[in-house]
Amino acid sequence: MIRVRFAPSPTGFLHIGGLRTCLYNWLFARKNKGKLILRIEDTDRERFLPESIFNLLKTLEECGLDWDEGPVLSSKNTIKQKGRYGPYIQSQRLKIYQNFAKKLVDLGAAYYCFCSKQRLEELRKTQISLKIPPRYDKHCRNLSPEQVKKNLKSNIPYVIRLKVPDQGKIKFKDIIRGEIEFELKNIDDQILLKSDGWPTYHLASVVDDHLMKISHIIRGEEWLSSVPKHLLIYNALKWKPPKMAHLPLLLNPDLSKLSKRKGDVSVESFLQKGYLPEALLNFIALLGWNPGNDEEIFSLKQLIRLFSLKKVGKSGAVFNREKLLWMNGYYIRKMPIDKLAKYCLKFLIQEELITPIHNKKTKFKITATGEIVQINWLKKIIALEQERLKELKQIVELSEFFFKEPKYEAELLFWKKMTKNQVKENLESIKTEFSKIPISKFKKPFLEEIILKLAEKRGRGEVFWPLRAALTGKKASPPPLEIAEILGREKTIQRIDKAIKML
RNA sequence: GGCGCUGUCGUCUAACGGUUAGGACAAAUGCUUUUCAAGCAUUAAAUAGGGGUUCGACUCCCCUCAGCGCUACCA
Repeated sequence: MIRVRFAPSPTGFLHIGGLRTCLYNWLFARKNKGKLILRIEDTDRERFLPESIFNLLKTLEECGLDWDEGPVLSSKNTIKQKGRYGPYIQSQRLKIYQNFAKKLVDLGAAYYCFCSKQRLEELRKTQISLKIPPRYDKHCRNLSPEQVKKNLKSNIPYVIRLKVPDQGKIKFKDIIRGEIEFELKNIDDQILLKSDGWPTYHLASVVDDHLMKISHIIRGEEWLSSVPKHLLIYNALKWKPPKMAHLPLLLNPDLSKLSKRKGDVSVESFLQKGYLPEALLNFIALLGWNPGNDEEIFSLKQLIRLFSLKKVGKSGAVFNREKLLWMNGYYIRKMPIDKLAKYCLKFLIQEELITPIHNKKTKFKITATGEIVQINWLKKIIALEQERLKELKQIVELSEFFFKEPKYEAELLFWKKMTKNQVKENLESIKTEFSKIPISKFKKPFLEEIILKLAEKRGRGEVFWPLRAALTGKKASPPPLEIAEILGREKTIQRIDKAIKML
């Protein structure tokens, strides 16, 4: 049975790198009909942020990544847990880690250490100044049992450290990187249990991975160098270690490990700006993995079918925001209008361009004017902007002029080297012609007929540009006739009129 | 400093030891066009360096260099 886990620590928002790790675990589990376990690693009390657990669960759900065991959000916004190997929150498992730490001492694989933090710090400093590797000097390693007992009795704070053999090598096979070998003499006597009684990552994750019957550990490459320590623990306890796959790191443009210090990397904020979960997931799936051909647009279903750890690369991948932006735009362009509208309406409401009406799902109020409009009218606007959207949130700035009178300088109405009179005349003739059209025929084909006729004499740009500018107040926008049709005769003429008066 | 990992266009990447080293994003140019977007076409752009092995190396081996990760009572 394949069992994998995603084990974030709740210290803030879910990180884009965390999402990728989760995605690869999820894909591997789904592909192989295995289970994905979600485990919360909250053993660092100083960095712990309770809120972030809710956030994490919500964000993963929004992305469509589900898990088979672990904490879940219940309807009342409380956290429940599902699965037979729980609890899945490490702070609820303290006793377990403490017992195994003691067991490791009994087994002779670990030992009590009573060194003070100050001593450790001074030791480090001198080691660094002498240019020798900063490591624990094993001061407490050979304390007599009597001495240990005495110290414990007099309540001297202690930690439990791993007793790493002085000699020998430790070898293991990583699924992605192949054989890797470490000299034991280069490995520190890692602290397993801190003086506050809480375990470090190394102890807690080994214990949990075993108890939760994890078959494959798929995690970031930053863990590669602690594998020997973990293996030592597995061996001491006579446990079979899971298979391991260390994923290439996600990088900032300067090639350092992807971090929030160099730009926003929280999944939540991408979602808020209007990145589609499917685009985000598609994009990060390709950071370090590819199916071996030129295709790069994949649904989650296709990813499950194609995914393989063997196709995961070894080198770090820069998180390229431009390409993500492109891909998001691509997904937006391909999206059915109803689905797109649902997303965009949310932003229009949020930015108070429109206001929902109680008990009505298909009617909205334009906030600025109080006008009641149908959802179908809004859909026309959204459809018009669809191919221009890269982030969904941009619907607000792109479509604002439909909901409010545009503000702009008269200068904007001039196409190339037109004179004031030309602009004025052109707008006036458009106005007169448009006024003759009955409301029922105020549609693009009819408008086009008129405009094209005018353009024959006056020039295309000379007619289209001032009209477009008058309707939108923008340098760049969709074409004016589509806009006029949506705006309707009254508003169109009113805006043209206003432009004429500015001249 | 020590240990480990990695090295193909600016970025993400493809290439049974045999290809004019391919694709995508970004860039540039053109077409289309009132503007923007989209679309289409085109261009520029890479095997870190040096040694081997081989008829033949991006691919295998060695050295060098570079980048990154770890080196916490963080994860």
